[in-house]
Amino acid sequence: MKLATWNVNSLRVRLPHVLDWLAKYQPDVLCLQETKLEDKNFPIDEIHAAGYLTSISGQKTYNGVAILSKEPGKNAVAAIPHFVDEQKRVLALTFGNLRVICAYIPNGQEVGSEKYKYKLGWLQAFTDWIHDEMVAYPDLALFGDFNVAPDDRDVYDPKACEGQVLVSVAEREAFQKLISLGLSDSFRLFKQPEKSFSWWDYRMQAFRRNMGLRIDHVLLSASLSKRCLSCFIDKETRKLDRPSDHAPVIVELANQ
DNA sequence: ATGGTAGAGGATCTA
Repeated sequence: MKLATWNVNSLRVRLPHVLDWLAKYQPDVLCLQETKLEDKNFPIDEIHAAGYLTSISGQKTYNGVAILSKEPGKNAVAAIPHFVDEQKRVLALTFGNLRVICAYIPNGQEVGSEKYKYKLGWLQAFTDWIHDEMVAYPDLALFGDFNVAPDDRDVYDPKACEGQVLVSVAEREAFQKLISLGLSDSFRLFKQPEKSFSWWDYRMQAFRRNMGLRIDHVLLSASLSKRCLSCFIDKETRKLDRPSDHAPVIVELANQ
């Protein structure tokens, strides 16, 4: 079973890339972030034609998440319970015993800003929710743009980025609290190339210079970690015309 | 000193 996550930074712009990518990789599940579309504008027909069902939680201009899947999911949840948030950032869906969660964690903009405080509060509420989800669903896979580079290995220049947003101690601690629920960073279950990143700024020719961060992750519960066969970042997508600034991350799970 | 690019929407805001 193949599952993936991709921050597409506007599905309207990126739909051709997404359709090509689905045709090439044929994942069972693809989690999308930053669709930036109201649900009524979601390109359901085009995605159906590609052989995928859609589950969506969108809004205009910012945010928006979706799960594309070959099989129908159930038990959809599109908000963190007991947490007031106008921003559409989460979507959970169950396939058989597998609980899939698609998340777009806040960026935080700048350390100490209001958006940064929102990010840390959001992560606390999110972690509490994931705890409960893991109790209900032992086979849980969490996909998304976490907007946190967990380790200095995940940063193109750790010294230059030290203390900055996406890298700061508080953000990394929040990420580790999430991991401490019993999740594994699937990418680090395997030997990986040095300087592997999932996001490169559009500015300063960052991709050409590999000035990136690894902020898109697939986190797996213990039962799924045992079944995980591979995890890789498809940075080829970043070389396309009008690319997303993020690359997809793909995991393969052995069948039970 | 605070660039630079992309997307949305139609001036800035977000990333």
